[in-house]
Amino acid sequence: MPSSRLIALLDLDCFYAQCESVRLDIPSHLPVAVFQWSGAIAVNYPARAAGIKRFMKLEDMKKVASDIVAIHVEVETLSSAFIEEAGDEDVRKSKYKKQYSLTCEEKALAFSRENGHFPSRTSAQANIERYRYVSGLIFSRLRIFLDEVVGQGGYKLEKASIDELYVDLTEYVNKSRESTPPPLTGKVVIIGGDKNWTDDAQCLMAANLVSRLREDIKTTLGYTLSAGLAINKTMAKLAAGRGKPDGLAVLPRSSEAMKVALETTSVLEVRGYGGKGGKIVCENVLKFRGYNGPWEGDEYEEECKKLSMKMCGDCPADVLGSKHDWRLMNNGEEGEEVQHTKPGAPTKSITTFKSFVGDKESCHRKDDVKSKLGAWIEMMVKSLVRRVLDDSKRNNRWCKTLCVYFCNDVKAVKSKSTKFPGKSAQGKEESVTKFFIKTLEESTVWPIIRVGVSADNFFPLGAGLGIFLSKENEAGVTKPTDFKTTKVAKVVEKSTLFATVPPKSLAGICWNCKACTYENEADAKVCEICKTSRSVEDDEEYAKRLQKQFNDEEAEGVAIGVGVGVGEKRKAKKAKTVKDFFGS
DNA sequence: CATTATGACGCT
DNA sequence: AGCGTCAT
Repeated sequence: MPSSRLIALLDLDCFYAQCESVRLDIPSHLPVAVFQWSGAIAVNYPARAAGIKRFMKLEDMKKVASDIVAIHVEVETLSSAFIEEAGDEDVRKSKYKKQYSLTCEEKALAFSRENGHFPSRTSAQANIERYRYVSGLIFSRLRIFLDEVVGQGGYKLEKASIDELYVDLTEYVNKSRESTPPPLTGKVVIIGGDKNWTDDAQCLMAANLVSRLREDIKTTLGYTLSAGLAINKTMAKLAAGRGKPDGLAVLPRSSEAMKVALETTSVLEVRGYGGKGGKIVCENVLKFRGYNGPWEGDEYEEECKKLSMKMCGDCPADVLGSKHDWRLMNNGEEGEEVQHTKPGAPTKSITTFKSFVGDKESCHRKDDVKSKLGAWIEMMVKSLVRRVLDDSKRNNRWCKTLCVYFCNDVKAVKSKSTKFPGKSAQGKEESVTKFFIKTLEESTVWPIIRVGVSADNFFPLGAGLGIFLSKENEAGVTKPTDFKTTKVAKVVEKSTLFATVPPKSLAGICWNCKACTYENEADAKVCEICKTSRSVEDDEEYAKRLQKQFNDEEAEGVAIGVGVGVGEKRKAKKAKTVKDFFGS
């Protein structure tokens, strides 16, 4: 049997709609749509069956499903926004906990109050915190289940979005000695219809685990999810699509099954090929196959859709386009190494946006910025700072960069960034607001119909082994007491931040100074920062720590990030064609 | 057809 | 640093 990886992609079914169904106890047969202003952003399966789609308006839905349940996402209104104390995460946690544990009467009341009643977008901002909360619950539960059943370190979990994650089960199936796994429960789809797929005991074991996991989430928290199981992330994601809703789709590790999958999947369905990149690939492959046009219109679109992964893979690499286009193609086929994450994995950026429709709200000139957007800006800044503070409490980190976005066209977003105020800085909100307003006032693009602000570039706040920072840095981290101020002062001129946890690229090739924690070059005899001589103890302690860090990482996953795109690792490895990669 | 709010990441 | 692409 192949020694390839086994990756599962788990995807919560129509997540926001499910959240609302659970919160308000909506009967499962009813069509449900979650709205953001006039358009739906999530629809459940009964609604989809009636032909209801994303962005559809309520009136149009009623034409095909008169019993449609229409729930609007939570909003913060300009008048009542943010009564809670900034940074008091517990308050908000219990707020959402309450939202999801209403009594029957309260649910009925909330349902009748909310169903079909939409807030006004001219005085409110959409807020999806309610769903982030459930996402956190589910991710935590998944972690508990996997720790129990697979064991800590026996799997790798990667958060891909608020409602999606990858689980690498390769190690689990390789180690485990379970002889006859219990039968699979729930809906199972075998791609390619391979009757003998169960001969692959490891694959069967993984499939069994995933089906138990789905069961667990269903019984403990009441949410259904779809899953795909395959040899890499790309194929797992594709498989999951076939399992929807509430099912598991397995792509067996046989060349026959893979052939079927490649033949029956349009290249445009592959993650990463839905846009311009996919179009370029299609164009080139069509040319290669002797297609002579037309190169636009319905007929052309149809031709593109008909291009399977196999057809693309059968092309010589140079046919697929420029180096850039081929890289996209290659990455899509290859999938990606799984990165470690932890439950509630920290995002790499925290963003808040607000769009304005209609001339009344538009901001046409510099003078409009304060008068028309002032209140919005204040609200968004409050929201952002609050989320950054909550994040800081949870993840013990702070952000370096503040970025303001604005545009007069949803497709071309302008941005301007600056330094984010330090954690202990006074008047954070005021300084962010000031930059926000100044940036908009300097805009060369009018009218401004959409504005946003984000925080990113996070760094750890003295986690684990501690860090030290320059005086100039306003991050407000309490200085560790175990090194001398004078030595830190020396560092200050040189750099702004040193972490005592070395980057992976340095692991094993540097030594850690006990006196000031600086990571020195491997061959340095004296600490570059504090000039302390290197000792035998330094070496030993460092070796131990590296080992510990390695173990912890395996067990817990320490990397911050979700990595759904092109990673460094993958640039090194280039499969020439789809065939080369899959070996079929 | 585009539509919202929110992410990740690539290119220069 | 700023903008473009892709996803949902």
